[in-house]
Amino acid sequence: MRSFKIATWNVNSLRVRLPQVLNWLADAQPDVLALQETKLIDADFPIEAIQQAGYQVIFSGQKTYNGMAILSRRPATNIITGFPDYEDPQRRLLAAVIDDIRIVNLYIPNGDNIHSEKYQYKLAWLKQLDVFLKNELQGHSQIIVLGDFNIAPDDIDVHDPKQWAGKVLFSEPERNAFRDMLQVGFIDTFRQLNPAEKVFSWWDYRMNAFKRNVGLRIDHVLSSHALASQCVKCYIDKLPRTHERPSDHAPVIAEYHD
DNA sequence: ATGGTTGCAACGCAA
Repeated sequence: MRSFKIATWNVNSLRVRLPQVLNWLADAQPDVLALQETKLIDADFPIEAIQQAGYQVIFSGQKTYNGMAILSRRPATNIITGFPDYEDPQRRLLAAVIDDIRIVNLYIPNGDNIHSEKYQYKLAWLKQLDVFLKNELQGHSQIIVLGDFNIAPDDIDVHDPKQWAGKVLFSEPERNAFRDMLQVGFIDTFRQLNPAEKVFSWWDYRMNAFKRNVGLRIDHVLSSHALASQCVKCYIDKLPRTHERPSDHAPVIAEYHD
């Protein structure tokens, strides 16, 4: 591997956002782009438009909700579309090997609110993820885990940590689960390279949240230790969030070099 | 304490 540029973007409907994704690919020229919330069944996936842009693509979709894709310059092998030992009707995981790097694309459940069934589902999902990632580390040394984690890890990742204390996306059990991921062998690439930067990857559509920069950093790129030392740059591209009809999330980009 | 915005798809559900 000489240099490698990878990004994650929750597009909140690939049907609506396809033109923006194609424009962004042309500008940013990543080697890999992991998408979440495509909201497309596989039969409706825009394979040709993506191939014409010079990318191969794998995807795992469902009707109306969720849905994952990985776009890449080079072919994807060893594809997994769900946890091996956990039946989940929701399409939230897509993993593959690209250029000898294990890429794990995640759309961790939102959780709604901490008193809800969906929050319990989120915590159960995070437990499965822990098992899965430990197992992945047995088989691969070079791993990138990226996507919409729906977890803000620390105070600095939240516009107003006092207001968000105990709330979903920032509750202790969720943040503990994130810390556990780091514990088992991953680095929060953005935070490693930008230790004091208070920037966000998601802003609610409501209440002019983006204009007021009322947001959270919930989209992440984690690197296994073998790769983390090769990551030279990690940043959030806010520009697409300023466009007409934007996704509520911004892309997060990481660049690796020998 | 509630509401606000978007996408899907058909009006409430999920985020």
